[in-house]
Amino acid sequence: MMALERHQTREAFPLVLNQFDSQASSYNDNSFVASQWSSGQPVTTDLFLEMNGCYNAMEGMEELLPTPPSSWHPGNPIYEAASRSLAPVDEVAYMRLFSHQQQHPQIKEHLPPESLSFDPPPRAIRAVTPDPTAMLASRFQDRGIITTRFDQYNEMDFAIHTISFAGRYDQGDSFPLHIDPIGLNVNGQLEFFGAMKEGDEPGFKPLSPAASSSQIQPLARSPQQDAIQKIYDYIEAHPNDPIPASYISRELFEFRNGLGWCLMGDCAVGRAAHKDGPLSKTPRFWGRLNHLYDHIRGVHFNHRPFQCSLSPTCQMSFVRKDDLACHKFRRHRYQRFPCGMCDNVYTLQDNLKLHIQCKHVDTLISMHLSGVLSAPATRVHNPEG
DNA sequence: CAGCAGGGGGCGA
DNA sequence: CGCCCCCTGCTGC
Repeated sequence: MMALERHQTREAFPLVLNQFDSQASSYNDNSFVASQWSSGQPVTTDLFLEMNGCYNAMEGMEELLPTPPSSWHPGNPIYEAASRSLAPVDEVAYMRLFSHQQQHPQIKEHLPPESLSFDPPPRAIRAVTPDPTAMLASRFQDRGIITTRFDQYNEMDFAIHTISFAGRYDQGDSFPLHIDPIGLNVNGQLEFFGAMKEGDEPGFKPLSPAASSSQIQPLARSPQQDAIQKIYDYIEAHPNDPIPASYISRELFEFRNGLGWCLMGDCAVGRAAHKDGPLSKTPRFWGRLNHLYDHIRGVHFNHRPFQCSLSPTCQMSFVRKDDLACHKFRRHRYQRFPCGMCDNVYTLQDNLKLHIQCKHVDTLISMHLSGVLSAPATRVHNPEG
């Protein structure tokens, strides 16, 4: 194999795409290989996975194809997407990967299950705590007659990503009914993909910003990815502001007939499990949109813009304003005493009483005489007023 | 006890 | 609809 830079291969040699077969040794029905050919021999070969309309490039397959196939042609959208992916990228990183692939050629086989019990294949990825395969197993272990198995592909020491698939097998079947990519291991950090929403065909929607990293660049970004990226951009630009509801777009949740549910991450997995059959995880519903927004802000983005400033040693921050208020009261015994007759607010009740005696004594007397006097309002929480 | 998160009333644009 | 505020229950330490 010639060591060419990517832009050289792209310019010099034609791109050929062939769909990977669906035999037991293949990856899956939605995978295909993009190769660039010179004199009948491929010079670069990339594996692509089509996932719910997104094409993820899994770089560096060393396996050479016997003959240039012709099932994909220029003009085909997948061809175009793959062709764009072969545009020049980080040449240094690519050459490192290229040389690594030459020294350590790898191709993974699809291993059909030997039994219906969950039995993950041996894995050789870098140490991850907790083990992502075990975490995936715990999410899908109760599927009734459908057995879930996690097959690991494209494990590369150099790089960067390992994708976990949940294949579903019927009783006695050796081959999966279908395969959902549901997890992604990026640099040892496990990310999950939401599986599907109601009405979707089996597939997945990438949910993590990791999926849009430069190392795993989906060739066609999903609307959900765009929405998530937009929120991350907002958080970066406004770290001290809560995520506006207008940023939490319909790609991230559904709200129908007075009930809403989250389409992100674990929630979407639970939703999909609920739809598919026996519950492995109960989906959560929300009756009010603002609580759903709070959930997405806190659980899926962990954005905590409300920081406690009452003590230099207190580093607590909160997703919600009222949680910060509660914290201030409970931890710091901090509260505010607003005057019911003007806008002044005091941190000590004595100061409030003093203020009322000095500034509002006339009002107090008239209220007392008219019989409408009541105690000044005091607020327990709500220190922000 | 403290943090977290959902329920619900209310207000204003 | 978006937001604020308060209430409440759960959970982990």
